[in-house]
Amino acid sequence: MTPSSSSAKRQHVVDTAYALFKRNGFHATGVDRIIAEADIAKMTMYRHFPAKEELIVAVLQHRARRFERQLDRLMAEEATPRQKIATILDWHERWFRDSDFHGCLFAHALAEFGDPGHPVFQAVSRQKNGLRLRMQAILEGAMPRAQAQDAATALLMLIEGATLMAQMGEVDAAIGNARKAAAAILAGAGCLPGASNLQ
Amino acid sequence: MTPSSSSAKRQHVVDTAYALFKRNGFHATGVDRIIAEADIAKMTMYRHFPAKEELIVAVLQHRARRFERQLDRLMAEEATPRQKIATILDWHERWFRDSDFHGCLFAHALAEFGDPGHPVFQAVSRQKNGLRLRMQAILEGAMPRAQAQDAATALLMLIEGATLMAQMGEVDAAIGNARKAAAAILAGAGCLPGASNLQ
DNA sequence: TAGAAAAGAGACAGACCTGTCTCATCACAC
DNA sequence: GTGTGATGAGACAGGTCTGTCTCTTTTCTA
Repeated sequence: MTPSSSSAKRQHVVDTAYALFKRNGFHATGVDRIIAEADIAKMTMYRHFPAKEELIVAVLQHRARRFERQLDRLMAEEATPRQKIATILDWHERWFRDSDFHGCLFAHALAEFGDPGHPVFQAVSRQKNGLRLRMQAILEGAMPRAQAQDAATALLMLIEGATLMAQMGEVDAAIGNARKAAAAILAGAGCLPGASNLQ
Repeated sequence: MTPSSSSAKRQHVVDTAYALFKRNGFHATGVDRIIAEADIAKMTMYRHFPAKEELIVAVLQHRARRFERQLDRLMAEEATPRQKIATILDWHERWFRDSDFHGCLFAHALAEFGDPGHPVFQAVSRQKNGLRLRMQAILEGAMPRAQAQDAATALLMLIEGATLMAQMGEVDAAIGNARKAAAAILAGAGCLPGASNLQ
């Protein structure tokens, strides 16, 4: 029988795999390495995840949910669209400055699983779309729908690019200019007074 | 003896490896697959590239040089900073719409070789910095140095994010909003009249 | 406390990985 | 034509990969 999908062991495997994947990549991280680091038997892993690919998807889903929960909590404390977008950028700055920051695991997954039909690709797609739609919903509180959609797309691209630059060691330039550019984009959208406070 | 580094065979290996790396990733592409696809002997490859890692670096360098040459040629035909930036965005749109587009090989390399000391990481860093410095030099023809630097960083992040979105299937939204956001960023820098023509 | 579910331990299979080696063959320059 | 460097073909080593299997032990619950 498949163990319960909320088992503590299962979560331990996911956490261990996450740490290894983000540091060394997906293909470069072998199952043997994961079970050694997690200090579990190989069969325990394979009973929870019949294939490595399913473990990868589970890791991505877990990180996506965690991210969503964190933003949900932070967003609840902010009143205006401007503050909410600023808070999202703040979250990213804290992430970039984390000593264990290694870039975006979702972007990395896209690099290694480039087939649009692959479950990993789709998990990445869902996460990125989730953030885009979250920002779009926020911005709809300050501008028409069409403009909110465009601005959210631009902000997402900016954030993804900033994450890449941060991984290349340019954290200060990345986050600083992301804030500045976000302000310019929102000012360009024309409907968000006070947007320059993002900087 | 090591064969001449400008051999036709060597270039054939680089081209074949490029096609495989971009479709399947670096770790997932085995040496056996490369030599089979290139239809050469394994020793031929290993005489030109003593290790797979050196082949990867050679592929990245070749693509970076090719990119630089293309932009050099295109830039020579444009007069104003605004036109030059627009041409860089046009180049990216054509790339995104290529039927064999699979995202940015350099970003993918960063995903698989995340150690900043690794030669692959450094090759990626050089390429991204090259594009950023190119845009900075262009913008210095229209604004003060400090602003050009910031705007170039913002444009680079935007382009990287757009490349990611394009890989996720959203080519139209990516390039359209990248142009719009680039115009807003340049307008925000305040020194590039007519920047809205980017759209 | 008895029974069921979960986990541990480790051998094993079969494929694939990078990289080495040998020896035959080819092409081209002098 | 002869010699030299480049290439071809393929066996080979030694390691790693994912995934399977069996048997034992633990853990939890009813």
